[in-house]
Amino acid sequence: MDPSCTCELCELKGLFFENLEGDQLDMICSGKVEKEFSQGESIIKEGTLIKDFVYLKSGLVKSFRSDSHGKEQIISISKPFDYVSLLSVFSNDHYNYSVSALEDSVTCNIKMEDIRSIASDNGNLALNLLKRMSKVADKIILDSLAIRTKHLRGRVAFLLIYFSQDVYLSSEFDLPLSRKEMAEYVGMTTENVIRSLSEFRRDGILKIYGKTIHIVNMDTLKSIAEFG
Amino acid sequence: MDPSCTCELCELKGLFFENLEGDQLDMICSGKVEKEFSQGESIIKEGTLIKDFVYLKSGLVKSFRSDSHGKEQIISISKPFDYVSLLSVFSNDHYNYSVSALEDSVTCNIKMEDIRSIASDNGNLALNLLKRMSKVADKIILDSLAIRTKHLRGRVAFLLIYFSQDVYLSSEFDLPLSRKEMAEYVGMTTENVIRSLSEFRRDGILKIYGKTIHIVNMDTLKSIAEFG
DNA sequence: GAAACGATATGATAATTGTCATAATATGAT
DNA sequence: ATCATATTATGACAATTATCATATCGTTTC
Repeated sequence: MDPSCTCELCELKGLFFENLEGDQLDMICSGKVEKEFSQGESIIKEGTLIKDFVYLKSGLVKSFRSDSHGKEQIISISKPFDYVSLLSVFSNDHYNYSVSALEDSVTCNIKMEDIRSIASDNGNLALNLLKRMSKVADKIILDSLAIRTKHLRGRVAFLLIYFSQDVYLSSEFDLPLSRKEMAEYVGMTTENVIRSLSEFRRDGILKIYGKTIHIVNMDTLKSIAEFG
Repeated sequence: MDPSCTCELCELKGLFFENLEGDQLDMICSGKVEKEFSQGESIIKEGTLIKDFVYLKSGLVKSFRSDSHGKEQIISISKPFDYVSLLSVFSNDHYNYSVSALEDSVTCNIKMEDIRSIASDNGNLALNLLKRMSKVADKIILDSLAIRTKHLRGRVAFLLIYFSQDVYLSSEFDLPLSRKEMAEYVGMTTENVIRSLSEFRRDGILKIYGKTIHIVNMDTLKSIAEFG
């Protein structure tokens, strides 16, 4: 918990609250709670009552769900600017999804009733929320369709490229997911994810040191992700 | 186009506009355009400029997208109360998806600028939109996860049960999708969808007369959808 | 340090799905 | 009505993926 956290200085203020003034901003700021989570900790539990509107200030999280056979399915992986509670907060009483921290993370939590009460007075805030949710939903749906068209190797390549280009901005990075979690995200078995990684290593596309991945041949990896 | 269509009498008014009064309601009503589409007609084209907020008054539509190899993927099938343009309308200039009519359909189109201008004055309308979009996004995401866990036969069973229980409320109905479209929705090949249907017929679960499906053994079909 | 456990890794084999060929039926256009 | 075309249908075979067995490595626990 950062005691110096003030909404006025928050770099994420513009995400939702840029057009809030005086009383409304005060209401959000005095009511907000910042929470820290270590890697692996649970942030939101599926089935739980929705009390807060949550967004991510820093870190990396996964949203997931248990299927009817008890297996977990990862729905999305999100960085600060693209995580907004989850979509169900405006239509449901209980979370449809769980969220947990893939890296040490900080969230800012605001009571749903405060958000609702302010949004009903301030249409611009509400439009801003609509815009954000719309973006998040679009990303989840488009990514899931993109993954669906690919074979195993393409799915794994897609994931590696995402981490390299969208999250860590480097060709070398530590995977924030276990092989099992990668499998839960791309919808395949753990064994086959491992096999794909091994193949990429044998083909000289990657170097792998445990969780550390070094993408040696990005062009080939990209063409595999496109379908090769 | 129904000349007698008036917002005051519209049964879908409560969907978004229940808390609109005088001027704002007039603005929507005088600006709205009702459009009719015959079965198979295109309602929205991917890549097109978003001008209108569109909702479905009657009929049945599919939302879909072309993947990188030109194949179409069906994202969702929607009835009047669960279709709300598509999610991207508040975050994008251009449609990410196409929409076309599976049955004769009627839409009500309202200019995006009118929606935005009213929502910025009227937070309750905006909250209503948030609620609707949240529901639509949730449904798409949860359905897609549900389908992902199933094998071919389970996916086809899932679709048939959807039509029977959510759309036509009968154990006998005319499929609004071709076998090819069913395949585009469940993410499998046309041949395999056909094979599943034939198997269900051979096993006495269905009777099939072209597009007409009669579900004879709903219990077995449900257990296949669950994973049998 | 040893034991126990989970994660990573690989191979053999089975199950599932896709591809290609082919044919019958239905649909629409002239 | 007839032809052209798309849809539905089925089979044989190939490709892809899952399952199961087993082994190694690393971490945690005692």
